[in-house]
Amino acid sequence: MLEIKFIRENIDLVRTKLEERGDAIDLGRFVAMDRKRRDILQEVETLRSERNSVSKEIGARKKNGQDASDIIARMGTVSTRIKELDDALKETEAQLGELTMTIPNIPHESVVRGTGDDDNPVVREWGEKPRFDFDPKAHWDIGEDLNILDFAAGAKITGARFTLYRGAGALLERALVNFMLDLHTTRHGYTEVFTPFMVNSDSMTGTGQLPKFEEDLFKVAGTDYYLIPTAEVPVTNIHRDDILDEKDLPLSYVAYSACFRAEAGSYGKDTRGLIRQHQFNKVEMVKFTKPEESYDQLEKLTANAEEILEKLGIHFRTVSLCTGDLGFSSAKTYDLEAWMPGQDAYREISSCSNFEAFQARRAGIRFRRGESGKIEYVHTLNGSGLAVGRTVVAVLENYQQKDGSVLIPEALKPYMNGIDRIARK
RNA sequence: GGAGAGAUGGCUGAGUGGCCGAAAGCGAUCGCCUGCUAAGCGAUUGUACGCCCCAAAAGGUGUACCGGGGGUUCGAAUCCCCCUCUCUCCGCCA
Repeated sequence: MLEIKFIRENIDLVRTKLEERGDAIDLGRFVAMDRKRRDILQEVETLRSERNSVSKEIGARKKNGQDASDIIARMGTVSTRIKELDDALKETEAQLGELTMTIPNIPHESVVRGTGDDDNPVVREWGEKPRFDFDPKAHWDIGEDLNILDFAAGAKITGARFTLYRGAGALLERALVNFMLDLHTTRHGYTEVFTPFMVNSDSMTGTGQLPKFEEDLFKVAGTDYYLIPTAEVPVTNIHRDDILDEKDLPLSYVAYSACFRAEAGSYGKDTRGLIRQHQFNKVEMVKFTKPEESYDQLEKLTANAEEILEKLGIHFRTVSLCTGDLGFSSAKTYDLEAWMPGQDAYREISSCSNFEAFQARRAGIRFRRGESGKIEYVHTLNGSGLAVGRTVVAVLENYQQKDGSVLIPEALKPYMNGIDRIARK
């Protein structure tokens, strides 16, 4: 959410920036609603002020045994009018709020203009594509041949886009989770948290999933609860409506969670394999920072995610999303794309974003400056560190051998109970 | 699932219709005092929104907020209704 005052005072800038994102928002309607709200507010507050002072006089008169019936009658009509205006105000504020909630964030000045992922500049590459003296297989074939991924069982138990991991496959998933968490907590200074996997609608609104993206979520029938699409939601909402101490910033959290996404609108896309699942595991990093240091922290957070891939020895590139490819809440995003030989493609494995104060405003997350005592919104950031299922894909496809087995990356061996190669039994 | 108790400012805790944005204490900040520390004295100590002023900040002013929502009343922290959460006991349960 952008600050209403900011939109009001920078209407042309906002319009231009939203056009760069490819978003058509009716800012004329915003201006009209905002004007209407303030007009009503002024009138109702004037009446309330009158009522307050007259009510005091009524009290004073009654105390002295004087008659007050004349002004009581007059205030009766004033109160009726206040009630009418209150209703109108509530209606207007609800509409204005709804409109404001659907306006996306403004891209940072360093974000290049573009319309889609073809325009995303590559800012870094690490490693190189592995060479195979055979035709590398896709992970779904590797996984099924090794009997560690069972897509049919997942489909039977639940449905499409659910997968059963078995034996060394299940262990690999768990090993990656622990490897990532350990690196971020012991080397990168993150505090591990473990959160609920369902959250209420206030939390979803705070991070921007609601009200605009409800169709992407799974809702628990008969409740106000939703399955989280990412740990970003519960972790960011840890501090909803908090006023933090400046000396505690930046706060850095890391959380493992299962993630649930409805994937509405992606029918027919990535239907095979682990790439696009309704349920997947992710290790997520979240930071709360002072405004002036959030972009430094974005670089650090991105580097923290990159280090996982480096330690695993997986070739990747880092792209900076252009204005047209940026997510709703984000001011700037780096995507890490891991090389997947079985698919002959780079695939997104992490997304690291600075939301600036966009989420903090929605969620009421602020901090007090030590010097001035002033209260300001924090900046929130998050990034996958990493998407675990896709990391399994990357390991299987990059470390596959001619005989169909898969070597375990050196960094992962301490987590694999002595297994250094997954082979067909 | 059943029965009961509770939710007030950074914290503790008073407050059953007007004098309450809210006593008192604690904490915090600033100042004074004191060889240092401790103690003591004084002042300050919420947030949001609107309007005025303004380049901006500061300032002035109004309104709202005592878990959330609705109602009664000229007037609600206080009375009534609904909801949420917390705690205690019983039942059930991984």
